[in-house]
Amino acid sequence: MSVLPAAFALGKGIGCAMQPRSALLCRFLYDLNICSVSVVRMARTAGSHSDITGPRVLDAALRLFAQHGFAAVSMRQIAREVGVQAGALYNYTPDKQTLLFDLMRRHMEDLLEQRQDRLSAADPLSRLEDFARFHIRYHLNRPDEVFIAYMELRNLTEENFATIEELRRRYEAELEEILRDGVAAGLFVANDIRITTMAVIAMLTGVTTWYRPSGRLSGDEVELLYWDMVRKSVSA
Amino acid sequence: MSVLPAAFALGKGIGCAMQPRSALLCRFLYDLNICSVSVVRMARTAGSHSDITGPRVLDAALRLFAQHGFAAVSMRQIAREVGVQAGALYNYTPDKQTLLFDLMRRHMEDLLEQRQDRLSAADPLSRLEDFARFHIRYHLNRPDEVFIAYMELRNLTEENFATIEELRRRYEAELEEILRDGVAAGLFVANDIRITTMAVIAMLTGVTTWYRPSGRLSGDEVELLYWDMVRKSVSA
DNA sequence: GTCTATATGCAGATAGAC
DNA sequence: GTCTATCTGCATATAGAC
Repeated sequence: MSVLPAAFALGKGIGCAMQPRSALLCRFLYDLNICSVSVVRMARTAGSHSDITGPRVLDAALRLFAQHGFAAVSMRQIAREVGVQAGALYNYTPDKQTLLFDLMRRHMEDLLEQRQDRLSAADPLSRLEDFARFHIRYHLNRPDEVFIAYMELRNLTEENFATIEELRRRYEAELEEILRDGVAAGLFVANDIRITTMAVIAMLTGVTTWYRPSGRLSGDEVELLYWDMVRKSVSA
Repeated sequence: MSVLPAAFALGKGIGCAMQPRSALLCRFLYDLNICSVSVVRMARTAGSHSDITGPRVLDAALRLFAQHGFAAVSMRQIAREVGVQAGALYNYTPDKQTLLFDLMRRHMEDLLEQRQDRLSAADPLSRLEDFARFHIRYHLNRPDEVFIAYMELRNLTEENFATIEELRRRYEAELEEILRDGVAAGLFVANDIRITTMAVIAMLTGVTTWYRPSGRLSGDEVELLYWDMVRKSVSA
């Protein structure tokens, strides 16, 4: 994993102050795990579009991977979507694998960061409600990222997979702790906390398989319906 | 969809009495939607292995698709696994797409057939328990089929996708009806039966993401844990 | 930073000998 | 039915001009 703070890796921070003079250097930074493709910001030079092309590469990859699957999408397709030739993509990523990995890592780190901001010491029931509603809302708002994060795990290299899995484990750990506290307090009944954790996450994440913004129900209604079922499923 | 009865399409029936003399004829039958690759049984001729190679092709494709994904697996890989050259595969399937479609259709039709055998007029609670336990058990026993059925939908052609979706819809319809009956009888509370249906299915199917036969819990224990959560999630 | 051109390899599918 | 050989095309990634 990158040693950079999450805000940096997520492209929300100060940006990369370095000014790599070539794609080779960009790749070199990758190899050192120092710099993420999504945050490399080079000095503008005549005819340069890196500050707009960079994000567009990730956006295009996100959309295409979600729609057709990582293995079914070619670098040429991504390039066409961005409006450049295939070779130009390699100014922004050392290879296709890293493109996928960056998308997934960005997603997971954003997820964790947002939860971090909402951690509270309230009673387990309130914390469970917050977690459930957050999970639904977040997943409804980012269908492509979520889809990729669940479907493309097997296309990661072993090392990248381990990184993503660790991030996912951390996210699930919060729910597991809420349930544990709730059971200890006599508020919840869960015969096997680990399995209950997985079951609740699966139930909530399943919303992505059917929800469409244009559908019968609003996001708020869906959020409430799911929270109600989660609440009952762990009720005493 | 094939007009053949399910037992035939599933390779459980009498087999195909026809004796195609060439791969071309095999493909022709496909085009007419008359014969499924999984059930073509040709007369044994000197040096022929079709009666063993056929199933082996599907088995190999099943395993490889589940492990690496449809798009990432080549016909050459499948052939190597079976122990033949790539060209020989086309005696058993007209193309790679049909291989995927047959695997998914076989899975869904088997699922539906097994449910058909268990339909009962018992009270909704008993029917819900039977459905939930069946779903867990079936999915634990066929991890590869289930994985493919959920992950490879987007790699189906439009027409094949419609067929599989219709089969899935039929399966979900049984659960929806159970819930509807239970709510009408005052046994269950579900604020939106359609969403509850999707949520329960997602919760149950999620078992495939973590369960391993060598793990801490037996299949029976898992079955009971999940049934307990489903029961509570729709409780009054 | 982006282009064109290219190196290198594998993909799905077919033809025809045996 | 299976083989070998092959057609045709696209894949990832790189080199070097501008």
